[in-house]
Amino acid sequence: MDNYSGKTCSRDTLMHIFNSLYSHFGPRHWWPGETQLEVVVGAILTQSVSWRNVEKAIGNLKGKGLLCVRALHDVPMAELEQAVVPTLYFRMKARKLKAFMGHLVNVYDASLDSMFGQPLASLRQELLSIYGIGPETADSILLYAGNYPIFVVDAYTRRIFARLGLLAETATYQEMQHFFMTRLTEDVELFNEYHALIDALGNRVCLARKPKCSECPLSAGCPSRQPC
DNA sequence: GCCCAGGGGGCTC
DNA sequence: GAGCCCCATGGG
Repeated sequence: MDNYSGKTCSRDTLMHIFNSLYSHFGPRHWWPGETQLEVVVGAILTQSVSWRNVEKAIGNLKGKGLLCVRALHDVPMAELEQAVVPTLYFRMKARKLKAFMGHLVNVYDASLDSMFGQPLASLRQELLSIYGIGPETADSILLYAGNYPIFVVDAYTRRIFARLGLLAETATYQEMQHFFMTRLTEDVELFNEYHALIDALGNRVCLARKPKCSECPLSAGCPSRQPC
């Protein structure tokens, strides 16, 4: 059973929310990365940090010619740490990038195409076994770099849908993901855009110092009538 | 100057 | 398995 706050929620309700967000924000063209590897690197670096800082770090990596699997695998740790300083916990982030690249080199001969040739369920388990890859990072990699049909949820998803009375504040990652995936049609484009739109809304109303409910495209349907 | 943050690991109980 | 602390910077 879903961990939501008792209010029924149909596919139509979720699609109505999606359409409202899409009308307001337009297509988000996610993920903001030029290559599959850039998406993977971004997914790891964006943990607990805003995208602006990730862009600085990816710029540093590009500037040093490090944005390829072999280079990231071979570069000295200290140099990698220096490049990702803007992304918070830079020593941890460098370790995580090294762990992922080590796995890619050892298991897939550095080929992301080979990795993304694996079935979704087993690849997800495999990714979760790599140091530094938790559920959200694994699913971001699978959806946005691998084009697998898996719905990515995050803290914004919980905050926004709890505010709407559709999810419990205490919903776990798995419960939130189940909530969406059992209601929505399995569709990579829809999953891609939906998460990106939740992010856009989250950035607008969850991070604002003094959020105004009237600026939220969902305000008319917000039962709490309070800022998200 | 203070507070908090889009996540994950590791430890304790 | 839940709860807590750690990582360590930058922006509001």
